Amino acid sequence: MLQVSYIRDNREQVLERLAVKNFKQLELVDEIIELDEKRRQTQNEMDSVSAKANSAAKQIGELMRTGKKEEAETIKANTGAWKEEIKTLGDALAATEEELQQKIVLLPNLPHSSVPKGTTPEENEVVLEDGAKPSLYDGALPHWELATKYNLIDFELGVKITGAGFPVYKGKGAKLQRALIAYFLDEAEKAGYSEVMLPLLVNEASGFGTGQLPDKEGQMYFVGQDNLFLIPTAEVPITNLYRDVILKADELPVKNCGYTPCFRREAGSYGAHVRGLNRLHQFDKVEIVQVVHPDTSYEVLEGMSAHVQGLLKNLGLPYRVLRLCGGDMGFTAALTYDMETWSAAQQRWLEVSSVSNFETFQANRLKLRFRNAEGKTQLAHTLNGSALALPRIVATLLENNQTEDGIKIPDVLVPYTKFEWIN
RNA sequence: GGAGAGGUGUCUGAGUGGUCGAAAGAGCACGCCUGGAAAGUGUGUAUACGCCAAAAGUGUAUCGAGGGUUCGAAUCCCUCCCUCUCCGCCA
Repeated sequence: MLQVSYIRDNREQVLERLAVKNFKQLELVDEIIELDEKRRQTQNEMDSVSAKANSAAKQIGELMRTGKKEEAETIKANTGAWKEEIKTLGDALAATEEELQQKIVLLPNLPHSSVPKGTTPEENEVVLEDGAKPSLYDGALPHWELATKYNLIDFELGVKITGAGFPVYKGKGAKLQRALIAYFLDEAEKAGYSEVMLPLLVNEASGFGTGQLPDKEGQMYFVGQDNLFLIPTAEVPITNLYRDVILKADELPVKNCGYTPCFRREAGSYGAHVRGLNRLHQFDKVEIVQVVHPDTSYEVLEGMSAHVQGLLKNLGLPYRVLRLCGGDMGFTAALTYDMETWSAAQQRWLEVSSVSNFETFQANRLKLRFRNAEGKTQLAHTLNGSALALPRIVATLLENNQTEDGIKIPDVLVPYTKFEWIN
């Protein structure tokens, strides 16, 4: 959520930045400024009437105590009108604030100055590409066929007990999941992130805090009986750990990592692009989150990107890094890097991580502040990234590492899997 | 799920209608004291929004949340949420 005071003081810039994000309802900006004007005026009026009423009440108390009952009664006579006025102004203020809130939550975050213009994924900027794309032997298979061939994943069983998009991992397939999770967590810990294990259901306030609500509730599974949402990513519970918190300056940066399953409803496309592990309703992911001083957030973003790239390198996967264009970026992000791995059997790039700086956009919703050098409270910057999401890593590993003798497990994972080959 | 108790500032905790944004203590910050520290001592120590160019200042709101009674609510009433104790159920 953008800050009203910022919009008020930087109208032109806000309009220009929103356009980069391909945001259409630009008229909202002026409506918000106008509503804010109205809000301040109303509050001003209400405050001054309340001040009158408060001092009258104080006077009455004084008079009652000194036994001047009649004088007290005289003053009392005036208070009725004020009371009514306060009520009217209060209702108006609440209505204006409500209206303002409803509009301001519709504005996406402003993109960073380095974000390229553009509306489609094709316009994302390739920042770098690393690792050689493997050439596979004749008869190499896509991962969903490898999964069946080696009895690693049973998609049909998942359909039977739940539905499409809920795979059942078996045998070495299940162990590979566990190994990746443990490896990713260990690497995060080495990089200074402290691990948390979290609730998988969150309340409405948490959904609002990180920007899933309002508006995007369709992407989350909802437990109506208890008014709870299944988390679409660990970002939600981890970041909300710091909702309504004022951190001391020396508590920054906050670095947390966590493994959770993630649940996404994602009504979406069909065909080969969603086959196998390419798109799921439930998947596993290790997430890294930081809360930092605003001066350092872009430096930190590069560090998080480097961390993710390090994982991909260690796993021996060819990857590339994209700087997302305005139109392809999420609602809450100011700058996002996507990491994609090259899936050799599918002959296409698969997104395996997304690392973003949200600047104060989430912090403003969360009321996540820190005490700055002047001792005043200031909104912190939040960042997060997948490090990493499992399914497409598994897909790429299976496909890229297949040989006629089986699938080779990357060296760094062997201590975790305790096996070197799937065959 | 049933019965009871309770939710006050960073913490402990006082406060049952006005003098309460809130006693006291602890903690923390700064100063004095000290060779240095401890002890002692002094001062300060919530957040948000508004007014003000800004600092200073000042107005308003906030004692779990929302509503009500009243000239006036931390204090009384209603609803909800949460915590604790006992019982029940349960991995």
